[in-house]
Amino acid sequence: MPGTSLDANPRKRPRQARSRATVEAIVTAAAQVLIEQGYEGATTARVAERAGVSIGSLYQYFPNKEALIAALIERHAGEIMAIMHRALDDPASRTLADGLKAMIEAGAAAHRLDPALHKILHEQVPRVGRLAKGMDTSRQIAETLERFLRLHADELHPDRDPATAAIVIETAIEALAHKAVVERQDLLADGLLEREAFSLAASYLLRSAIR
Amino acid sequence: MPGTSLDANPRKRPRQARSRATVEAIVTAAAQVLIEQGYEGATTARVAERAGVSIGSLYQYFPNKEALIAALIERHAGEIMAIMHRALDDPASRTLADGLKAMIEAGAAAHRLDPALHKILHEQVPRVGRLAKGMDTSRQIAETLERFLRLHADELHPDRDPATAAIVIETAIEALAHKAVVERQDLLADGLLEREAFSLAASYLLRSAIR
DNA sequence: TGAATATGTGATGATTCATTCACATTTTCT
DNA sequence: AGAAAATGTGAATGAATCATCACATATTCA
Repeated sequence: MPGTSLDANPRKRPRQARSRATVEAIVTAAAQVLIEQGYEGATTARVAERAGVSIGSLYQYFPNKEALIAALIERHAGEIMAIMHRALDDPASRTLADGLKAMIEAGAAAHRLDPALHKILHEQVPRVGRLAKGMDTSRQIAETLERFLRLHADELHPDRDPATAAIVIETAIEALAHKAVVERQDLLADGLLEREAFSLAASYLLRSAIR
Repeated sequence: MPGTSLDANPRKRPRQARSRATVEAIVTAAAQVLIEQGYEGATTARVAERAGVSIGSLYQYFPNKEALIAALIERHAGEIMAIMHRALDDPASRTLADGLKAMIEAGAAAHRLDPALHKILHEQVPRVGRLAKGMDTSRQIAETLERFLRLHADELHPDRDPATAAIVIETAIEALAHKAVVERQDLLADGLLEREAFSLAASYLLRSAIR
C-alpha cells in the first residue's frame, strides 16, 4: 500500500493561549515552507525554525509530519467549504442560474484565497491516509450541489439526472477554476473564467437554453 | 524554489540489446513499485530489485531518481498523446460533433490504459523540473483541439472563441475522465461518462443545439 | 507563595536513502 | 583468440531526516 500511514491524530491539545498561538504559528509556517520548498523540502525542522519554535514544540502537538500537513489541509479545506456553503445556501440563489453563478464565483474566490498553497496542496502533497480525507471537499460540494439541483428540478434539463449532473458540474467547475488560477491566469481577466464556466454549466443543465 | 532539480537527463545510452532490455525492465519496475509503494516508497533500491538488476545498473542509465520517474512519465504521456492525435486527425471526424465524440472516447481510453499508474502520476509525483514538462500533455491537447475547432468554425457557437473554448473543453473532459477512472467508476458503466461529457461539450460548443 | 501543570528546548539516536566506485562478467570487433 | 568496449555488481559512503527525551522555563491555581 502506498505510504504506510501512521497515526496522524493530534497529540496534545493546546490549553493556554500561549500554546494555541504556538500551534497557529506552526501551521502557518508549514504553509509558507510548503509553498517555498515543496513537500519534500518542508522538513519538520524547517517548519519549526520558520515558526520560531523548537522542534520539540512541534512534536508536542503533531506526532509526525503527516499530521502537521493534515492540519494545514483541514484548515484550508474548511475555508473553502465555508465559502461554498454560503453561496448555495444564500436565499438570493432563487433560480438555478443564480445558484450556478454564485457557486462559480465562490469557486473562483476559493481558489484565489491562497493560490500558491492551493496549488501545492493539490500537486505535491501525497494523498495518503488522513491527507486524503481533508481533500474530500469535492465530494461534499457535489452533494450540496445535488440537493440544490433537486430543489430546482423544474428548471433542470429533462435529460439530466441530478446526482450525475452534480458530479459532472462540480468536477468541471473545479477543474476550470484550478486551471485558471494555476496555469492560465489570463483567464482571470475581467471575469472571463466565470463567464465561460457559466456558459458551460448553464447550457448543460438548463431546460430552457440560456447560453 | 520547490525541490532543487538536478540534472535529470539520461546518463548513458544502452547500445546492445541486453542493456536495452535492462533499461526497459527498470522503467517497467519503476511503474510497478510506484503503484504499490507510492512516490516516497519507490526507492531506487526497490526499483532495481524489482527489475532484477543491481543498483549500479540503474545508475548506469539514470543519473538519479527524478530522471527515472521522468522517463516513465514520458513513456506514459507519449502513449496518451498518440491516442489523442489519432482521434482528432481521423478523417472520420467530419463534423464538430464527430470530432468531439472521438476525442472524448480517446480521453476515456487513455485513462483506461493504466489507471493505477495514471492515478499515481497525477496525485503523487511532485511536478518539479523535468517531471513537470512531461506532464504537459494537456497543453498540447488543447492546441490540437483549437486547430480542430478553427477547421469547423462554421459549426461553432458564435459566442465561443476557439482558443478559450479549447482550453475549457480540454480541461473539463480531462477532469471528467480522470474523476471517473479514479474515484467514480460507476460513471464508467455503459458509456455514461462519454455521454455526459459529450452533452456538456456539445451544448457549450455547437451553434445549433444538439443537446 | 509554592506546588502542580503546561509549555518549550535542542542535542542526540536511529534509520533510511541516494549515489559512488572498484571490480566482475559479457559482448563486440579485429 | 583475445583485446577493447559495454554492461553488470553490491558493499560502502555520506548526507538527510524524523522523532525522542531529559531537562528548563512559564503559567495556573490552591
